[in-house]
Amino acid sequence: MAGGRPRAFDSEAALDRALEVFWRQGYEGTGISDLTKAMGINNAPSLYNAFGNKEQLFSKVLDRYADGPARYIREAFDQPTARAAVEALLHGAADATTDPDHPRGCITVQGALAYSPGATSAREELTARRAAGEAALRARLERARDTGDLPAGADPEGLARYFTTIYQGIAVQAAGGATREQLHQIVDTAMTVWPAPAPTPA
Amino acid sequence: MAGGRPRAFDSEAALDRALEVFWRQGYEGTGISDLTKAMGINNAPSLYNAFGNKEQLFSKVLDRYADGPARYIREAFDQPTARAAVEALLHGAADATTDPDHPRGCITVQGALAYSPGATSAREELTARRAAGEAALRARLERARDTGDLPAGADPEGLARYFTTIYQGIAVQAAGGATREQLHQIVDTAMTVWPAPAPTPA
DNA sequence: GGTGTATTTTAGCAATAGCTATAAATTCCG
DNA sequence: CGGAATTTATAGCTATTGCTAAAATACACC
Repeated sequence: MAGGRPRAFDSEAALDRALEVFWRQGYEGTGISDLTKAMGINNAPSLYNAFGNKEQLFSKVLDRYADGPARYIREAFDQPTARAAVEALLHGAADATTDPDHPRGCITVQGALAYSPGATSAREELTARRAAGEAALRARLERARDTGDLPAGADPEGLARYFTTIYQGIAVQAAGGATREQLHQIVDTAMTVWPAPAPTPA
Repeated sequence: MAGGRPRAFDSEAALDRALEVFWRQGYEGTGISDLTKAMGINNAPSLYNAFGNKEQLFSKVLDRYADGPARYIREAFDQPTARAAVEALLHGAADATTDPDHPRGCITVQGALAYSPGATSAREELTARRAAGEAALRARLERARDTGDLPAGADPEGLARYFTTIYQGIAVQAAGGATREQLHQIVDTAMTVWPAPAPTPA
């Protein structure tokens, strides 16, 4: 078992570049040549050798997204209260979707909402990831209800769906040019639906 | 000035078919051959002769969308009160984005959120149309505030942005498979932010 | 029937899509 | 140095992309 010729590019940096391109142009709007150019890879075969085909690269890029620019999402769930978690999630989204260091919006939302039959797998993967995010939020809210952090009459599933809708709407707003301040204001408005604590029995 | 060979297809029906394809596959995911096939046109030149190029056809399709499946949007603004208008808009969106007779979601949201440089004009047109919708809602809410239908302290611009965000989030949810009932429930939750009327001075 | 006009048809353009076979290059191990 | 392993480079594959020139076709009007 031996060495072989070394990589001429940094895999992780290349994934970051690929993320930028997919983020900005979507799955179907991105060509292999766009990718190799951005990733600092001179030839298509090197890309296929390192990352598989376009679908597989897209999937790796989504993992990289979740661990990088979207890490705030998982971290938000660690907040001590459910309300703090949702606020961290949505205010984090307001910041992340308008971060000047990245394309606007959220790749999970805008990567492949509507696409040709040839991009079905990409769309399905994004749909699944959005659903997983909503399920994680629901689980967090269910836990909050079970511990009394949310009133017993609250509806974790409905709330999770509502706040996920806000999140996704924010991504669309960001893609359309909304400012960071405007998005934070939307979040403030959205949070006013938070269920009031049950009145303490006298 | 005379006749010439008659059209072999119905222009309006063809536009409806093109709308379906663009709606489901997005601008960039739709090929000319997809369009001619769906529109009942045998040859590409007939399409170009009747509708111009792909960009121009897309624009005509968006007009057709606004006058057809999305007509409820303009009609919602005619409701007597601002609250009824917003409810008509959002509950209408819940119905329209899950209508089994059409693709899921809203073509204005999912048609071209992220796209390659070659699709810039399509993306810009969709962004402009979304902004126009938000502006129309803001105008409706400003009118409501001026007539006392909304309390004087209300923020029409912020509310318009919030409800537009809900609308767009609903479109994403619908594209992801949410049911009609779930979307209506989201709307009910979203409406609870509606500003309370100013207390009548005693 | 002939003429003018608008549409359809046929055929094909240059460019790009995603992807790959083959061979040259560069490393580690012995 | 001589393999073995791995990546890079060259070249090119088939298919499709958006689009169009030129010719054939079908109508209205005279």
